Amino acid sequence: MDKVRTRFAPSPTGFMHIGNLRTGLYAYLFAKKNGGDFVLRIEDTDQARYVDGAVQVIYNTLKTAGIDYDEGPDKDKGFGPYIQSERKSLYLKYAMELVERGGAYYCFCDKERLDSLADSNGVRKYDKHCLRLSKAEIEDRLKSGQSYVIRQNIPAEGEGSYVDMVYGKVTVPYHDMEDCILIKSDGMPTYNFANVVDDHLMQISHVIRGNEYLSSTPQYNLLYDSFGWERPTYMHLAPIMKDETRKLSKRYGDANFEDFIQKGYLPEAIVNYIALLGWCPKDNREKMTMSEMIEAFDVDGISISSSIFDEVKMKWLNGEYIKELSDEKFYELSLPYFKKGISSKYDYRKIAPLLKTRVDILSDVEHKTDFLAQFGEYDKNIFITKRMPDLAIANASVSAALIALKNLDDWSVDSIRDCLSACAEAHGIKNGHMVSNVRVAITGTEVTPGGAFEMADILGKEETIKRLEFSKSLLEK
RNA sequence: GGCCCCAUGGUCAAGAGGUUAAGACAUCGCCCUUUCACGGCGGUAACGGGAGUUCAAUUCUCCCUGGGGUCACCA
Repeated sequence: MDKVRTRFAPSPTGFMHIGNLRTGLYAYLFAKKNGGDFVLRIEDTDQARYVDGAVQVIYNTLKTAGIDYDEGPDKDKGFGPYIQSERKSLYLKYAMELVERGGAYYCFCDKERLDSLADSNGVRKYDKHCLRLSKAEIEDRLKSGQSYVIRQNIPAEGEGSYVDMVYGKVTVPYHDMEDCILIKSDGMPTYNFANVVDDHLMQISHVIRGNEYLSSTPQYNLLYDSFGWERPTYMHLAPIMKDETRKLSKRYGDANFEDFIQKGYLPEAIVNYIALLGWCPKDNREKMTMSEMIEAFDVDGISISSSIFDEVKMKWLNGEYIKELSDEKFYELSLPYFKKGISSKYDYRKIAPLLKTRVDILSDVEHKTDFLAQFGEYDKNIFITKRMPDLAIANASVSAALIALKNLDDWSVDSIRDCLSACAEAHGIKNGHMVSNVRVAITGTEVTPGGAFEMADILGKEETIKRLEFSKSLLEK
C-alpha cells in the first residue's frame, strides 16, 4: 500500500461540534496507526457561510484536543495551499480539462428554468439541457460574457459502486444522480468538485468523513474515473445523535468543544469519550490516552449505526481524569471556578484537595462551594440518614458541639477532631452521629466537599460557631 | 416521494450460526468510611416484528416497521 494520507477538511462556519471533531480524530488515529500523515485542509469555498475567526477556532480546537496535523495551512509540505479559496484557479483549470474529456459540460440555464423542472414533490433533476449545445454556441455565449456553471456529466445508464471500509459495498444507480454543479457561477468550485481535485492532488489515500456522503460517493468516483485518477479508499462514519431522531448539530449549543472546555471538561476526557462514540477497541478498554488510542485503533471496531451523545457518561469519564490529576494541577485548573467573592475569605488551597474526588467537571466547584457564602434556612430533615435516624440526636449533638467548640482555642483539623470526639463521649453520643450532625449543621447541605473537621477548619472558628448557633435554634423549632 | 444506509438493556457497546447474550455509564440495594462524597460488592434491565435457510438463528436472506442520510450555484 502507498503511504497512508488522511485529511480533515472542516468548513470555517463557526464552532466545531463534537461530531465533526470525532471525524477529524478518527482520520488522525487512522493515519497515525498506519504510520501515515494527517492533513488539515480548510474548505471555505462557500463565501456566504464563512464566519470570521472560524479558522482560528479550528486551529485551537485541534491543538487543545491534541490532534496534531502533519500538514496544513501553516505547515506546507509541498501540497499547498491548504485553503481552498486560495486554490481557486486550479479548480477551473481541472474543470475545463474535464469538459474536454466529456466528464463535464457548460450550463447556462437560469434559475427560472431550473425551478420549472421541479416535479410534484418539489424535487427537480437537471435535464442535461445544455449538454446539447454545440461547441460554437458555447463559445459564443462564453464570449458574450453570459453567466455559466460547469456541470458533471453523469451517464444515464448503469450504476456506481464501491467498497466502504465500514459499510462494505455500496451501490447507487446513475439514474438517481443529478448532473451536479462543479464550478459555480462565481468561479468557485462546489464541495463536490473541490473535494475530489484536492484529495487527488494532495494524494489522500483514505477519505474519512461523515456518512452523509455515503450515497454521493459513486458520483465522486465518476470524477476520478473521468480524469483517469486512482480512487481513494473510503471510510464513512455514522453520525452522533442528540437523541433518537435528531443529529447533533451546531444548533445544539452544548455540542461544541469550546463549550465543554468552558464547563470544565478536560480535553483528554472529551477526546477519549468521543473516540468511544462509534468505536470500541478489541479489548473493550474505555479510558485511554491518545497514544493508546492510536495503538488500538482498528476499523473493525467502528460502529456502522449511529450513536447518541450521552453527556452523563462523558461527565463520569471526565471525573476519572480529574481524580488522576495531582493536587497542584487540580488546584490550578479549578481555581477559576472558585467564586471570586469568597476566595478572599476562604483558603482554596485547603478546599481543592477535598474537592478533587467529588467533582466530575471543573465547574462543579462553583456550586459545591456555595455553602461557604450561603448559609441560612434549610430543611432539618437532611440530618437524617440511614446511620443517623433521629433528630433528637442531631439536636443534642449540635448543642454539645457548640459548647465544646466555643472553648476550643487551637483551631485545626486535628484539634477539632479530638474536641468533637471527647464531646461525643462525654454526652453519650455516637462518634459517627456527632460528626455527621456537625457537618450538616455548619454547612446546611447534605453533600459537602469534606467531613466535619475539614469543613469546620475551612470555615474558621467564628463562622463555625455562628452556624452551629443557627442550626441549634433551627433544630429546636 | 425516489435512491442509499442503519436496528442488542434507558445510553455507549461486545458478540459474526450452538454463549448462563460480556463490559461501561445511569439506576437500585448492600458494605466500607469517627460524617456526605470517594471506594468495594451485588441486583434490575436488551437481541423491533414476520417469513424463510438450517438439526440450530441475536448472528445469514427477504419483507414489514421504525430511524437516519441524500435528492442546493451548502459542505
